[in-house]
Amino acid sequence: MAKAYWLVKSEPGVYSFDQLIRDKKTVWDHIRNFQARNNLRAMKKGDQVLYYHSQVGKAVVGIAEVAREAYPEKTSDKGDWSAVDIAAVKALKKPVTLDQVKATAALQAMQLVTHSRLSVQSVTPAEYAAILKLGS
DNA sequence: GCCAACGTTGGC
DNA sequence: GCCAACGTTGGC
Repeated sequence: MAKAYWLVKSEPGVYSFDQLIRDKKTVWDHIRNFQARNNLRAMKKGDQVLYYHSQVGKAVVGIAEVAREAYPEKTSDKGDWSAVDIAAVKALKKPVTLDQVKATAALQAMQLVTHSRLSVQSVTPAEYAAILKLGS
């Protein structure tokens, strides 16, 4: 099956891509939004994940991949939530800013633009390729 | 720091 | 099952 593409958001003050590089991989948990959770559960091992810095930077800064598919989040005291593990792949040579995304015709339909608050988004192969091109 | 957008919750 | 109120997120 072909790889799927995703985008996750994090505030760099909380957990930056640099930190992920240092850690090699991390647990992606504390997702408290149904749509985001459903996306998490759709992830397959090896899927590529764009890493976006929200609030500070507002740019796609690196690439990660799914290291472990969704499993129940043990740390949640209530509710039915999931976590995945993601591993750092590499940083983009140049961060792709939100402004650039908005200025690129091929990326107008990205959920980053249309659903800016969603913290785990799906990305089409064409969008993924366009981001990589802008970031290289 | 403010405010708009949006998802979730809870009362009816 | 609808809808108003509330909380959270994220861009500016």
